[in-house]
Amino acid sequence: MNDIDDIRAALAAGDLGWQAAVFDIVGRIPPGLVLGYKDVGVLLGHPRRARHVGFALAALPPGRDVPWWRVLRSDGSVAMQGDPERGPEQAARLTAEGVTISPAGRVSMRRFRWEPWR
DNA sequence: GGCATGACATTGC
DNA sequence: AGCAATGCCATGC
Repeated sequence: MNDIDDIRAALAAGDLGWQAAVFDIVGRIPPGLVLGYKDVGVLLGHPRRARHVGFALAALPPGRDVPWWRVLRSDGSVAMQGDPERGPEQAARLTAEGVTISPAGRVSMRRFRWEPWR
């Protein structure tokens, strides 16, 4: 049993809302590592709800202490690349933590993906 | 209930 | 590598 199992259990029991559960998981990603939207869903016991993970993060209030920039697409690309605000910000925050981003704007999941399940 | 929407994923070209 | 077509599933109208 670990923190993640507790969160998943709380979510399943209804003690924790979907959004709160997502924030909780994301908040546990170590600096310098990343996770895919799908991965967050898997950790919560809902492998088909990658889109809803994005939904939850989109509703994240600015100023909240949640490292949303450590969540990328499954192939390592930055989701908000088209956004003039958050796109560059996400890339900057990641590189500041030591995560290298290819010229194509993608992160090597092979090297930086957080794997708490192993 | 039907239909559109969305910080996604996978597959096929 | 890039793009389009599909599949997913909670939400809101």
